Amino acid sequence: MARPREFDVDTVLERAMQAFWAKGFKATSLDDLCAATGLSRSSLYAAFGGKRALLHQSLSRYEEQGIARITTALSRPVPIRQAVADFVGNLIERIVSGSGRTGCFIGNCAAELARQDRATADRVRRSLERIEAAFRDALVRAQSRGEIPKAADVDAIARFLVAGIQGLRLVGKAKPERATLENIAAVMLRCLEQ
Amino acid sequence: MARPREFDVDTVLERAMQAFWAKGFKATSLDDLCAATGLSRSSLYAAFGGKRALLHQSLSRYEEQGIARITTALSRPVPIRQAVADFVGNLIERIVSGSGRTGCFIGNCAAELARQDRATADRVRRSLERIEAAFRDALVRAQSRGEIPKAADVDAIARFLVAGIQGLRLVGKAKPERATLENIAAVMLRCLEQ
DNA sequence: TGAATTATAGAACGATTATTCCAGAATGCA
DNA sequence: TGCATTCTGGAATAATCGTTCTATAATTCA
Repeated sequence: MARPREFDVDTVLERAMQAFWAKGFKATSLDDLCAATGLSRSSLYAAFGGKRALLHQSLSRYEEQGIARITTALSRPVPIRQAVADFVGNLIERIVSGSGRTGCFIGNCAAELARQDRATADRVRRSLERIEAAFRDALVRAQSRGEIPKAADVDAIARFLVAGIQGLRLVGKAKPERATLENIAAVMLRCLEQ
Repeated sequence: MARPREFDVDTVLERAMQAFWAKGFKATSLDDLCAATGLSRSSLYAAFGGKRALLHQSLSRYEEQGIARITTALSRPVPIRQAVADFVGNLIERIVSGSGRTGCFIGNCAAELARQDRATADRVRRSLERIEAAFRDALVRAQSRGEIPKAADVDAIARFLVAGIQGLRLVGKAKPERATLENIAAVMLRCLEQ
């Protein structure tokens, strides 16, 4: 052990994630990352390995936050339909009132990098599968409570919710208007009604 | 009038579009575009104005092709549910058997550029609205034929279909597997069942 | 046929890119 | 206190970026 780090890895990672999320991978330069984190290039490289490695660690961080958010939302003691509706409603609120046009970091990476960067594509895939699993678990619990018919295909519904939310957030990037997004959400949530 | 062009603007635009579609805007260099089109830099600049202008013209081309495809699919003399189901089925077929992981060019541009490039974001927005209108028109016609309840909110359904298809194609980029995509489509199409 | 005009290929340009390197500062341990 | 170790800022690097420029080729019109 010698000279200790002058920064907190966690807050640096959070800021790097915000930068990548806002601008995308290629459009975020190392100067951007240095400015966002307050670190110098050498510190960033020593701590995280490089731009791509930093993206992957940012993605992991985002994934954990997202999973936590979903799990919390779906664990509330309310019917699953209301829990999902509230979750989507919150999402819309953040899209229309927040800084807007950020979309989902995972979805952004899928759109930008899936074709050329297999490692990132696999990470995205695993993230989507974890989100899908979080929805499925909640649906299974709701099914055992009798809120959803025994015959319902919860796997398919979970996958649909993942895709629907990605679609909602993508449309929200180009058209962050409440009316549009609430239309989408209203029809989407009807898939839980039968 | 003097020396005529040695290339066909339309085929060059098609190839440029394919390049942007496959790699994204920032990741497609002018060398890539020259290689894809067979033109030199000066010819590309003289004919199209620059990289961004070329992207916009590529987007317009893609939009026209997409609108034509949707309009054709939804004008077939079959019930709207079947027409939409066939359209989505075709989409899945192209995702899983095609070169894969390309996604929707419009959606890709939304994800990559909506935050930073307002002009492109507005183009994307208008494209999505045109696609939405194509679905809505078909839904209205189906409604007048009695295939959809008079009380149904066809605006909302059209918007949902746009978002749902974007979500399907985004998930297809990271996870181009038939079972997953067919699950999503099956639940998605249920919005037309009531 | 010659002058005017446009298209072409490729070099040149400055700006920006991600990464590496280097000198110096700061700490832990003996 | 001094040595070893690690971190830090910033310069250096080579590659690549989008755009512009230049010289030449190809065409139309008179």
